[in-house]
Formats: sequence, structure tokens, C-alpha cells
Amino acid sequence: MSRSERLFDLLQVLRRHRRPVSGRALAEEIGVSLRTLYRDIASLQAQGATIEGEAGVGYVLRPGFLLPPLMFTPEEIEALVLGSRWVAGRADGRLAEAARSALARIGAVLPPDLREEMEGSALFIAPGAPIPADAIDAAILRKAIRTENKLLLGYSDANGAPSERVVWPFALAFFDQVRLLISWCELRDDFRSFRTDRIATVEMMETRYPTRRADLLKQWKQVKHAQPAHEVHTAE
Amino acid sequence: MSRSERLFDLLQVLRRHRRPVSGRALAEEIGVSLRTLYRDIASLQAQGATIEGEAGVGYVLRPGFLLPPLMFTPEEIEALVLGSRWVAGRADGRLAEAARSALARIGAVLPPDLREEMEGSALFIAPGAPIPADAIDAAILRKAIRTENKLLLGYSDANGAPSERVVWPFALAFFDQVRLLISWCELRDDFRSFRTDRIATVEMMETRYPTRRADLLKQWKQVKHAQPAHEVHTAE
DNA sequence: ATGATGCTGACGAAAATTGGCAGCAGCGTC
DNA sequence: GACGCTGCTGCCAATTTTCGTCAGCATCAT
Repeated sequence: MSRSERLFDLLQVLRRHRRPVSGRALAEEIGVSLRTLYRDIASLQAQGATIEGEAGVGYVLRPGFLLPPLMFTPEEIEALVLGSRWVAGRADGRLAEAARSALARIGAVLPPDLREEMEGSALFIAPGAPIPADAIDAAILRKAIRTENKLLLGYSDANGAPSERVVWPFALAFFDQVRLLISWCELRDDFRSFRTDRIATVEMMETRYPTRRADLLKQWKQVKHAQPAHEVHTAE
Repeated sequence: MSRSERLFDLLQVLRRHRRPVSGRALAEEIGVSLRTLYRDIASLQAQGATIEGEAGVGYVLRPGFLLPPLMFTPEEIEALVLGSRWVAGRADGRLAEAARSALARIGAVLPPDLREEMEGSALFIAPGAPIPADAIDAAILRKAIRTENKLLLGYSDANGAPSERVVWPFALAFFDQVRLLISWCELRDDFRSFRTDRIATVEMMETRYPTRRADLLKQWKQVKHAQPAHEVHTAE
């Protein structure tokens, strides 16, 4: 039996036992050495499984690794499909793919009638005016926001003047035609927004910024409150 | 990436595409040689996956594979939240509510870390130019599409000329500012699109229309093929 | 017919896997 | 505190698997 099959098996065995099981017992059940079992557990954990091991006790698989069956109303399905189609059509490649992927995961745990609803959904996003393509990989921006890391941006403002700056990114705003990375800018010592299609280069720095993402967002909203919301202001 | 992780990935990629995908495309997407991909497919099949491969066509994953999908990735959560936010902001009230409610259902089965991801998501839909409000309840339109019922519309065209007509609705297209109900129009004996904000009255009729929704859509696409896609054409 | 695609075999180089050992650390019980 | 059980990690050499390439054949759509 190959290692990958064994991992599937191990997952099943863990799901079967609700009580903690010792590594030794698992190793014997699967027919592998204890050392290897520890490595297998580590592999599954690396893939996102929440397997908890306590010394003197054993292993337990906490729920949350596998997606349980879900139930939705037809209208909720329509909403999910439509939203995902918007993302698939208007966001960067990685996120678009993630939208399709999430939908597929949901579809896999749906009862057949709802899955049919999902596949035959008649709500479509019309292809709008072409969206300016990003020169950089927007996935990096999103990741930096998630992890609250600083970014080093190479940016061209509306006049085409280039600049290089360190920013603290905390939000990404999707307009109809444009996406804005909203950040604290160390160069200006103030909040600044950057059109993603004007970002020439981006590098995620190792240092994290000192303020909480949520706090930055709150402060930014207070500052922005007086300004009209639907106009696009970008950095200079 | 280890082989076992790759197999999980491959499964998910297959779930995402519902159309047949060529082995070459899959191999490139996963970053592996074609030969290895064939071996991976064989591995999954050996573990019970019902992956069908036809020469000249590609691969399709039949639903019902015993292995349930894994939990969402953070990126997938971001995509779902962003999509639902778009629907919540741009669709009619009922659908907007359905989007929020679907998200809540998903949140309920999420492990704590992902739920946090969902709640703190930093991807926002910017409030665009105001969208013309509908005079009628768009939920009726969607319901008629789902059940393939005829609709009696009171409509005003671009010049404000009123008309009353029976239509067979089969799709709803969301443009940035406008929503179009796409139908077969009995009055014109042809396909017609109606801006939802120009529909003055709507009544769902008891009779269902004689053609399948999916067939109408297919025919409409063929007819529309020659025309520019991102312009809004509405009924006269 | 032709091209696209699925599928299999062989082979050598590269990489991963495996088990054994040794040691450390946390947990519960005595 | 002592002890046993257990989780967990590092190391290493032998073994196994994996991988890409090449080559060839079969099947399906056009």
C-alpha cells in the first residue's frame, strides 16, 4: 500500500474512533512502525487536519477537517452561485479559481436536487467592460493582508510618476473596473490607496506591521467618513 | 508538494471542472508531467474515485465518490465572502438576504480559525453608482425562471412606451448598473431582454412554457453569438 | 485520414519513505 | 517525586517510490 492510500486510510480510522487512540494502536492497525505513524500524522496535519495529540492520552480527530453535508434553500444556492460567478469573472486568477473551487466543494456535499439547482442556475454575470489587468499577482496582496505583513510596492501614480514605498495593507476594495489596495503608507505617513493595476512590483517583507488590521480599518473609516464613498482616490 | 497532497489537490481540481478536462491541462495545472498525471489518476481510481476518461475528450469526475471534500482553504473563504458581499450589495433584497444567510450556514460548520477568517475578511465591494431600484419584486422573476412558468409583464421601453406581454423567462443577467430578464417574448415571437427597473408590473401565470429553460438558453446564446456581449440591448 | 486524447511499458536518476534508535517533554497515577 | 505511558523530534542508511522521458498503441471526434 502506498503512502498516499495509507493517509486516506488513517483518516478513516481516526474518524471511526471517537475516543483518543494511542499512536501505537494506530500504527499496528495500519501495519506500520510507530515512527512512520508519527510522520503520517504530521502529514495530515500539514494538509489541514485538526488531529490533536496529547501525551499520555492519544490522538483525536477534531471535526472540521471534512466538510459535513450542508443544506441550503434554492434561493441561497442562487446567491452563492451568483456571487461566485461574479468573483470568478471579476477577481484575479487565483481568487477566481478559489471561487469555483469553493462552489465545487459545496456542490459535492449537496443533496442531488440542490446540486441540480446549482448547476442549472440561471443567474449570470454579464461580461462588463474589460478590467485592466494587474501586472502583479494579487494573491500576494491578499496574503499580506491576512498575515499583516508589510509590503514593498513599486507604484506609478495617475501621472505615471514611479515611486517605491513600504505600506501596511489592510483591505482590498473592489470597484466595478478597478481594485484598490488600502494601506497605511510609511512614505506619506498616512492612509493611501493603490490601484492594483498600477502596482508594478510587489514584495512581501518579513516584518509584520505593528497595528491590528481591524484597527487600521476602523481608523481609516473614520478618516474617510467625510469623503464621498464611490469615487476612486488613489495615492500620489 | 508531496504526492499525497497532490492527490487531494487533483481531486479538488476535478471537482471544480464539470466539463471534461484533458490530462495535459490537469498536468499543467498541478505542475507535473503528463505521465505522472496518468499515474495519479490511476491511483485515485484504485482508491475508489469514479474518474471517467474518454479518448479524444478528457476526464470527468462522477459525483458520489466516497471521500468527502476537505475543508475550505482561506482563499476559498475569501472568495465566498466577497461574492456574497457583492450579491448582498447589488442584488434585490430577497437574494441579498439569501447571500447573508448562506454565509451564516457555512460559517456554522467552519472550525474557529476559518470562521475568524470569514468574519475578518478584508475584501470589500465598493459602493458604486446607485443602482436603479426595481418597481417589482425580483424574487418573482427568479421563481418563474426556476419553475419555467410564463410571466405577464407590464413594461416600458427606452422611450417610455408601455406594453403588456407574455414572456418565457429563462435567465437573469447582472450588469454593473442594470439587470436584464432574458426571455422568449410571445408578442414579438423572438428573444427579448427586459431591464428589471423598467418592469412596472409582473404576474406569474399558471401555465408553464413548453421549452426547457436550458434549451432556450442554448438557442439564445447561438443567436447572440454574433452580437457584442457587453452592450445592453433591451426590448422595444 | 487526421489529430487529440487516453493509456501502458521500460528505464535510470532523483527523491521520498521507512524503521530503528536515542533522547526529550508532557500528562496522569501512584 | 517517581514512574509509566505517550507524544514528538533528530539522525541515518537501506529500501522503495516517484518522476520525467521516450516510445508505442488504442480510441474517439471531426
